[in-house]
Amino acid sequence: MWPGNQWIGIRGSRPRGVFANRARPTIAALRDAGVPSAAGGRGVSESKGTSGAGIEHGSEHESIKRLLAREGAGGEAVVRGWLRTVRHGKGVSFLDVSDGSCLAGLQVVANPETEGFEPVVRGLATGCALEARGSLVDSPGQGQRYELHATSVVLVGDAGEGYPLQKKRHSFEFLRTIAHLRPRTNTIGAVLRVRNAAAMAIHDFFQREEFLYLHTPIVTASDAEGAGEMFRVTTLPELDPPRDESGAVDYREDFFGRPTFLTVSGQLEAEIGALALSRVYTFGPTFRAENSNTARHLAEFWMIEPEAAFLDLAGLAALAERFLKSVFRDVLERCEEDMAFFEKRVESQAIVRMRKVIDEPFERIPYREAIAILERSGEAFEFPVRFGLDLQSEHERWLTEQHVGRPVVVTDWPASIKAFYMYRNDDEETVAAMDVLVGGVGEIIGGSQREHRLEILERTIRAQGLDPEHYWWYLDLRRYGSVPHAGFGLGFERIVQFMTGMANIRDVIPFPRTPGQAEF
RNA sequence: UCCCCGGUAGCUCAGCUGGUAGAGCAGGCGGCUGUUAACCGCCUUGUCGCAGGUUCGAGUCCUGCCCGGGGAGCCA
Repeated sequence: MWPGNQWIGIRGSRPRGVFANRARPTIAALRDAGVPSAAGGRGVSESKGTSGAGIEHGSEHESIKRLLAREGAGGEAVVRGWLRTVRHGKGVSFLDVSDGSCLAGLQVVANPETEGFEPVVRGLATGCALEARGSLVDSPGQGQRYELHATSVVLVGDAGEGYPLQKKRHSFEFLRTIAHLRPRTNTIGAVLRVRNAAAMAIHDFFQREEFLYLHTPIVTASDAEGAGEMFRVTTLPELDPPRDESGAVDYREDFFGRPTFLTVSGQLEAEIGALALSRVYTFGPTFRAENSNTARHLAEFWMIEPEAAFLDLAGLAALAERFLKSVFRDVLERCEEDMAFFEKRVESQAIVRMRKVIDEPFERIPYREAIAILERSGEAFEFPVRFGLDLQSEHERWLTEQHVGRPVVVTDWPASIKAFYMYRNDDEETVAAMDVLVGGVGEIIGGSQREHRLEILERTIRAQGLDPEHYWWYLDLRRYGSVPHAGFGLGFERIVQFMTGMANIRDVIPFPRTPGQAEF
């Protein structure tokens, strides 16, 4: 965050000296030494012919996913990837090669006829990068449709000693300490493919519904809704920053001439977009400097926030329902193999839960009614149920799992526990807010119709001890062509968690940031 | 931030009421096999998180700190 960006160095707590025991040769050094560069990839011209091993980078190449999707066996094939395991027999070696294009790897079969058999294949170890050429044939073995009978195997990048990933189950906790290698595991690889598919499904949905993708700012001067601690962005010197008359740090001297932060929400800006373009959505990084250490929180996460003009709470709930159904349906369809893996190995209910959201109509229950239902449920809840109190996770889950048995939208919450920008209902006591509850996790989406009436919004801002001056442009939107509008927000990682059944949110983002952790 | 649990070989862990460490996997060597978490035999590997303390003696007990996990709060 500081401008000088001095290199901090590697702390003592750094996990398992992955680089500690050997110098890292540069790409250039490797090239000089005649070693083909796996990472070179500047294009065909540079790598063509330079590889002593005969590898042509940048040439057309079929992923394992495509190879496995071939209509039938027969024909030449090239596999490029990383070795998961190797099994050596007397006159035969079996290499499980994976390239991340799909969960399955391809079994490469090598024998003494294979070029590179003695010098390369017999010395292969888990983790090395290789290229194998040969013919794709029907596999006589169990567990795979095709295999590659190799005519040649070339070592592209050796794995050296101490490669931490083994052909056995590792704890997610351990994998987090090697986040630079964990995408090579089945589970994290599957997570990242599902994550990718989900992101694309989200864009598809909104584009289909004529929402514009709006890029809201990362750096902001406004503390959107008082939503927790924010990260400060500054270029002032760490030591001896400029001071004002009162001795406080003088942010007039700072880069933006005022205190600035990383965004905690793009909602207020999304409203600007909605009141011009009718329907917009944001999908970007969001930051919270809360010291929360749980399986459901990150300091840096991705949030999705649609906002639409001429939309009321009922319309918003309908949008949220279409959204979840569409995204889940797409992911199940596009990630069949990965989802089957999660169901089998990670969370047996993963697909069932998604199906429930896709197939069942969502129930709508006003908060007031939800409280009444909970009160007469006879359940011994740990936390109290009373009008004016927020619903706890146990309440949410009982409502959706036990009482209704399908997703529930709880609407019209007490104003006292909701944010200033929510539309004040006629009863003066509640606001047009909603929470979408689903089985297994509870709240997955929160949103509201926004207060579009200037006087009421100003009054609420003051009542909550906020300064209307700070919201001048937000209030301007209510002065000039204000219309009813509504939007919701959801954490991207939370729905990836829901879909995959992964227990810890740190395992559904490639590079998790949590208090005390920003390695990688 | 609070509560609970944990930090022992590269990884996953065992080590009871204190007597200076062990298994499986990985790795090395050999064997065997169209194998697929392959199998069989032999072998190597530890500042027992860090710093103090109690004790003849501490992985084991005590204190502090660091780190991780689970739960809570906050939330997405």
